[in-house]
Amino acid sequence: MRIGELARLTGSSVRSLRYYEEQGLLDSQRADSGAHRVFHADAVDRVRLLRQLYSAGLSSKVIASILPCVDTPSPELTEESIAIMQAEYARLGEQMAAIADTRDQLHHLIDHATRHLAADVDPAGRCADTDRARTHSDSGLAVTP
Amino acid sequence: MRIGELARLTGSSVRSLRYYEEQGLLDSQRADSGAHRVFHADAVDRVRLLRQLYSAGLSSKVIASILPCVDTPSPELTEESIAIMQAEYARLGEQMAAIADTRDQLHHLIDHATRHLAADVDPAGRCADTDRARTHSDSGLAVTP
DNA sequence: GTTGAATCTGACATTCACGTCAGATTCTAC
DNA sequence: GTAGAATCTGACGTGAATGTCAGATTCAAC
Repeated sequence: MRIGELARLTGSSVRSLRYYEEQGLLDSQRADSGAHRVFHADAVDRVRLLRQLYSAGLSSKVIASILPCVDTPSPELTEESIAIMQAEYARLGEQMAAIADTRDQLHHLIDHATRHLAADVDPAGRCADTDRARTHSDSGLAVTP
Repeated sequence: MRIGELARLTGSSVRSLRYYEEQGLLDSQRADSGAHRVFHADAVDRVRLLRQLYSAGLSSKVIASILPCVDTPSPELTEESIAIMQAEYARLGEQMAAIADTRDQLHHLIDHATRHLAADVDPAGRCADTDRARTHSDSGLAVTP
């Protein structure tokens, strides 16, 4: 399969795929003429994996350090690569907690806002300031109901 | 309080604080001479909030669209800003799921690697290839035990 | 064989959240 | 007042993951 099809199947851009290859995260053969990249069908899963890792916030370098543990029969399981994985594991845990927290607070805000909007909206589309005043010092996302 | 102290209290750089202000996310007065920024004590919480939102992956623009809902008595609760918050809420949910997934898979990898390392390590610090061969087509992070 | 689509390499552009540096001003301590 | 620390503005630098464009080549269809 060629790069265009791989891009379509994975929803990524051709440029990104070349970038992944350049970073050593994705490999390809060359067509007989040597002109075009040819990818194995497995590349689809590989690219999806890469995008998942990217979306979790891992960098190319970190991904490159993890991949050998994934797909070589005799992975370079150095203490260092394990340490990297453990650090990433911990980081992801913290990141999840932060996101969960933010998400909860966002939920409160949305709740508050929609109730506000439903109850009382002026023609300008803004919320009338009919309930308790919230001072500027009342910052932070928490909205006490 | 001046910018240096705010930086110390929040663990951020002076440069970052100026950047937040530039993006309209943090406000300050000016000292009588007009030369230095002066921040209210509330700014500490504000900056912590900003850093939490950043760490959850929100961009300055998105944060800017959310903040009015947080700290003005008559927030511009347009349908649009609510839609932004809902979109971010949904995005955070997906992101958490992706991260959780990645984290689990990382956990499997670490498990596998440490067991491997404990059982059989050669002097070069690599894992000997003593168990079942894993072909290249066996990509993906899942490690079946 | 010719046209048009796809692909190639290589390079420069972009966005974001900062880092860093220069040169000027202001504050704090003695 | 004077030295040294803190702050200011303004500008350019950075790193990561792409976007984009130019000019050349190659592939697929007619």
